[in-house]
Amino acid sequence: MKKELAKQYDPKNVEDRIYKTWLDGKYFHAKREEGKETYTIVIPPPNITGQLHMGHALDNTLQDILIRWKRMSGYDTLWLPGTDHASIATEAKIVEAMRKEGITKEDLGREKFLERAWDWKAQYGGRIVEQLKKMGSSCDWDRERFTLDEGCNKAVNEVFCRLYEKDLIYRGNRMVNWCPCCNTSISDAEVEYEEKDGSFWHLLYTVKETGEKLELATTRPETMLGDTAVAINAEDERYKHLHGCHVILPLLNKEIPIVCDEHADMTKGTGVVKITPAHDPNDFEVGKRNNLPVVRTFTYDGHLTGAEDKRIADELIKSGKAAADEPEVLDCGKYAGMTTLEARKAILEDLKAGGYIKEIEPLKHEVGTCYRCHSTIEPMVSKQWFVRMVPLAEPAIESVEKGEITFVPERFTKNYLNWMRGTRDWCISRQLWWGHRIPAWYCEDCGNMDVSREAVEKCSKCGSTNLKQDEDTLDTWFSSALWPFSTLGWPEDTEDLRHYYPTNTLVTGYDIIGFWVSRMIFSALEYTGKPPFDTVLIHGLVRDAQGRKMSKSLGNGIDPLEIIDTYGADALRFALATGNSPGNDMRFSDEKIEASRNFANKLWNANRFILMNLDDEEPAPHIPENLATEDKWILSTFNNLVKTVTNSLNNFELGIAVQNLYDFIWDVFCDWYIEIAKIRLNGEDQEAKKTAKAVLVYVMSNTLKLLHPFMPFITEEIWQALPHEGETIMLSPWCKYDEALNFTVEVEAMERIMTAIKAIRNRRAEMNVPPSKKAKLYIETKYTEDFKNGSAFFTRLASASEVEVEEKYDHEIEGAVSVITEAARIYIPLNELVDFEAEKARLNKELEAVKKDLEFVENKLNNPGFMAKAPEKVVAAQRESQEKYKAKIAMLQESLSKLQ
RNA sequence: GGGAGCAUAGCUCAGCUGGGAGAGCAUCUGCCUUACAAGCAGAGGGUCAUAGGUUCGAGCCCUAUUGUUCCCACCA
Repeated sequence: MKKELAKQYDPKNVEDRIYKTWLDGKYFHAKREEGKETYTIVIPPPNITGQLHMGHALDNTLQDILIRWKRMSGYDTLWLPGTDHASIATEAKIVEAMRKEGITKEDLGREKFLERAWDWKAQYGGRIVEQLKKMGSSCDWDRERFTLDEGCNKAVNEVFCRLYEKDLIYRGNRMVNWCPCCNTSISDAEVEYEEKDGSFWHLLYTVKETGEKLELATTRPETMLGDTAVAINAEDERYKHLHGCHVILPLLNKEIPIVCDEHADMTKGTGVVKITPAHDPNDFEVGKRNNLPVVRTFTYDGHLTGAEDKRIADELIKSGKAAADEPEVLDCGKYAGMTTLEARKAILEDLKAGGYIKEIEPLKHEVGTCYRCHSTIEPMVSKQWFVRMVPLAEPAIESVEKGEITFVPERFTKNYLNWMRGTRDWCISRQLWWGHRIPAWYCEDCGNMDVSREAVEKCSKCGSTNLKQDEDTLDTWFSSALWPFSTLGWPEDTEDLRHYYPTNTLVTGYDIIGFWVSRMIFSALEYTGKPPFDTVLIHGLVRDAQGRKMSKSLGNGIDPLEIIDTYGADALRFALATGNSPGNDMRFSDEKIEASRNFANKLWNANRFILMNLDDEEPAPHIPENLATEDKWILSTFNNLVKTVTNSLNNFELGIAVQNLYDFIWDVFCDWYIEIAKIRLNGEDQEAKKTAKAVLVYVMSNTLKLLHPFMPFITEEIWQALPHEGETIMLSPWCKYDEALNFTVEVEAMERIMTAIKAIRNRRAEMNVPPSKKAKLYIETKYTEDFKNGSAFFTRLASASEVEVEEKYDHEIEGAVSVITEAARIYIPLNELVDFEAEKARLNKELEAVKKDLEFVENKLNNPGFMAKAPEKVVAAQRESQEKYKAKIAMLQESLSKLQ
């Protein structure tokens, strides 16, 4: 048992070794134990493209704290890990890598591309998992899943087909957000708005019938080739004479109608709006209302359409295979092939040359950008798959309103409800290859579409075998939405699903409530009939020391792995848990991680001290007989700690729990109890020595348990070194609050002594008395027994050479200063160091302060309102303070009178 | 345009359902007291953004204002 331990804790010697013993012991594995209550967390699956960043570190620290605590509390716990295939992000990375080799997706073809993608996953997908292990995450790795694995694919197909059969999924030409860089549609949720500088171009279109010039403004002149109308408001007096007229579209010299539509707002600009149904979401609606043709002028990769694009589209329409709502395509002639930006320049030049521009007005406006690549989004009509949201959102709203799912903190409920209520149909198809392919097959002969869980061999309508599966894949979030149950085996009725579903706590950041949380909720309700979890614990962002978002472009990201390397995973976890309150952002700084590292070190050294004093054959932790006052005090204090920590965890106040542990371990256990215990440890009384050792071990060992969820490695290492029962702290039972350990009398006695010690120290420091100068203490108190018992404490902790305790001194103590607390007057004869004038002044000052305190409580006690309405407990506390102040005042006055 | 958060010590932040404001870091003073100098003991430092209100009592609840951050929204 007696080992030589380093003075400083070195996590590198500990963490990997301990993690391995946990894995070998299969402690993380959920065993479906009958009769035990379950507690389940599914991990927010990190992207396989990702490297562990501070967001993951925080998210997983919180989850691991919860799961370890519940596991120790006797639950059958499952923390289910896995990764996300992240279709856009991963595909972009692979395409990028291929570009360096000079090949494109098309060169390879779909099959070969997917082979590459899976290779890529095999190579990099495990990276983040290894990093999670470095954090100490106690996930059940035997149950690790991947959003694109076979089981998830089965769940995805099942869901897709069910929704299709219920007409909750449909395919159609709708306005979608097109990212010309990623070359795919994205959902509304994936569009981020950024403020950019732009201009209002005021254009002049000529009215055919009257020859007058109509002024209208636009921020996107490059769309004008696709204009199929201009709109005015029917009520607008300025333009009543133009109803039924036409304008000549500049550059194309094409005649387009003037239509009346509510979209045209009389109060804005000139009240005239150009209508481009193919490239603006509002205009698309206007077009539908007014039966306007939809003319597409952009290709899907962000260029202006040309003759070839038009030919393909025309052929499709002619062949009858295109749907009725298929848009026309324009041959943009000289602009064909230009990017939208180039086209804007060219078109503006030509408009200017033709005198069609009245003025240019600078403007700041919000422009939609792609959340992945931040290219400007082109709104575009395109044929896509959509989920009808309104019928699905309804139960999801209701479930949260009924309280089946709680958000912590509560304010995010509103956030969720707003998102859910405002959501429009979800565009789920992506023009990507890496992902779940849409389970729809088209007959090349008759154009019929079959949607099916299994591959379709034969057209259900004409029997043809000439079928082609939909080229598109599904939005990554479509499979993430099923994560809480697809990972447990759904749609199969598996043991795991029955046992661990619904899950309990979902831990995630507020930034993906819309993307993910809300979609899991409506999905779970629709397919499993149950909410996916009961609580959503929301955390904030981890920012840098200056409060900035960590980002690649700023280069201010802090790498958690580097932190683990220099400070240890426990310190990282502790730093992330400390001061963290649900839903709020936090800053991460060197100071914080150093403080955490220092705390780990403190704990390490406390243990080093205990081990130093233990014999080889030490019994397991227990509460011994013959407890001393200080033992009862520390046991009581510890007992209260159990209560506060457990309560805090129950309320998801992890930051408070960790603060309480820090204070107890450092300020209470180390700075007071260990110091006091040294008296008996260094003494001759063997029985007392044994008792002290036992209490040290008991309190330390149990405190380690409370700390274990936060700092799993160091607590395991120390716990193992101490006498213990069981093979791992991970599975040792969580401490319970025990009424029998409340020793109020001893706690009060200790507090009186500690207050006195602090007062003496304070006094000596004020007078610049070095600790090496010892002095005899004369203590005058009515608690003579307590102070006599505690006299060794004063020798050890208050530089006393010896201690004398009397109820009352009737003789004067020569050359002494007096230190007065509510319970005692302590004379310290410091002789030559004492300045009696200063002493008088100090006592007077103190007297005034206490008198003020007394006045304060007496004001309350004399206030009829307070006496009538304040709770009894509060009144009693005030009375108690009153007595204490009175006693202190009496003693101060007495000391002063002696100095006269 | 709608919604939400934040404003507390020099800095970074806690403060649970309202009962005289706390921590870490920084600063100052004194200590190598044999677990720990990544430490020990002590000190200074706050009109809890501003103005009203509710209450016996407000950092906490209500209203308004200011500053700041974020989310949502199709303003041509």
